[in-house]
Amino acid sequence: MAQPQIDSSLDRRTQILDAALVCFAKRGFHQASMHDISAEAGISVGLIYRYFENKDAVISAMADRHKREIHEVLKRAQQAPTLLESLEILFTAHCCEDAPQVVSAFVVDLYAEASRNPRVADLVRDVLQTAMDGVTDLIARSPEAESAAYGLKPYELAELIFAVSRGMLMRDVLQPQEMTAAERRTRQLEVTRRLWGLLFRKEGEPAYA
Amino acid sequence: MAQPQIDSSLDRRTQILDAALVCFAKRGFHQASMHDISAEAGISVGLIYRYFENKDAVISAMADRHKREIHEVLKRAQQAPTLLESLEILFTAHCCEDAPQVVSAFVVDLYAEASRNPRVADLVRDVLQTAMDGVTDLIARSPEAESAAYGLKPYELAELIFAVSRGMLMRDVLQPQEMTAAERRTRQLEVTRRLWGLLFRKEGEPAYA
DNA sequence: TGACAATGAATGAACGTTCATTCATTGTCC
DNA sequence: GGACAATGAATGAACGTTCATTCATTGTCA
Repeated sequence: MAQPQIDSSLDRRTQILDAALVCFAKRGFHQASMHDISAEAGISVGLIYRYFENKDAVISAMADRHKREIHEVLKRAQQAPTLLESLEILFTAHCCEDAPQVVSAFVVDLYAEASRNPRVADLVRDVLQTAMDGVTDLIARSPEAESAAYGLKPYELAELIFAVSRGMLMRDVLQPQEMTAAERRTRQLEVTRRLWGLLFRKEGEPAYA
Repeated sequence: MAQPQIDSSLDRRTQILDAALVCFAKRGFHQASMHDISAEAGISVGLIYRYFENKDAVISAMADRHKREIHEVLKRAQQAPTLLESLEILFTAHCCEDAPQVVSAFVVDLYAEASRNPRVADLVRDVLQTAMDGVTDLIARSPEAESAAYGLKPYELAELIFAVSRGMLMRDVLQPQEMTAAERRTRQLEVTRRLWGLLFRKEGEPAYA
């Protein structure tokens, strides 16, 4: 029945985490049951316990994976040719996935979990700090940001940028399910450009979009 | 022991909702049990069911109360003499409570719940729309906003403002528990003024704070 | 006023259900 | 056959919810 051999231990973990992401987004960390996850993954309940100590370990692993994904988004953003493009990457990272809205719901849930689980809080704080440092650096090095709006420091600009990013993510979970990833992307890009214009466009430069 | 007569039916509901707020913030909507809530309220489990049909009804009532509270915050914001003060009220509403951080955690949880419960989503969307309309109006009428940054429309400004507001709320749940309400307030005010300066300060005007 | 009846707020043990977790068993490959 | 992957029924704790019961308060009639 199962594909033997082909699934390495690492693939199994990935398979389980993929299923968990869907279930967590659909029902939340604590409402999603291990049976839900096993069904979504197409395996038995018991097998999950071969790869994860318990449910908390699944949640932690998901958080870890989220951390790695954010690091990759940051890396991509750092390689973009302009600051605007960097911001666009940061703001739309969560709508490019095959499953729109799933990622947003997961992240909001992650923050909710962080508010009462110190371990998760530490991890999320760490991710946020790394990302903010990266963007602060990006701004500091960027020629566009030389005339940074009203003398705000790069770090203060980064703080505003991430606040808007989180805020948009929260808004995204209110959108109806039917909205496609492309529509969400468009919405995000609009706000990104508006923000960029506000923060970095030089006086007299023409409006974007 | 109990104050007879004094507790009207309405007070009991309030008492239960107050306890629920604490429990929900501490453990989340679905991890907090009815027994937790009854213990926090200092009453028996069964009594909760005299005032609420079931647990979902408690959650809905909490969401309704949140709606009413937001409306009051909006009303206060509309009566402030300047736009900056309006924004300060909107951005710090959740740190004036006796229990700092509780409100932030609750709201993040509410959004998480909204991502999978259409009823809650409708309510939150409705609250958000009302508040945004109110602030859009506030901006449109405000003399400070005449020279609105880079020709952004009042509604677009409101969108940015609320994105930052939600983003800061999310950040708030990552703060360590020990942080006082006053400290949180200070943090919020800093960002509020930075945002206001960015959006509404006229060219050449001196920096605030 | 005092005796008694009626009320309904409040209790918490008990019920059925769901869930995370375990483990005896089965299947698969070398 | 031996080693390991995989199964899913079984377990027990925890949960939301119910309801028989208690008892302070209020109303009624002499």
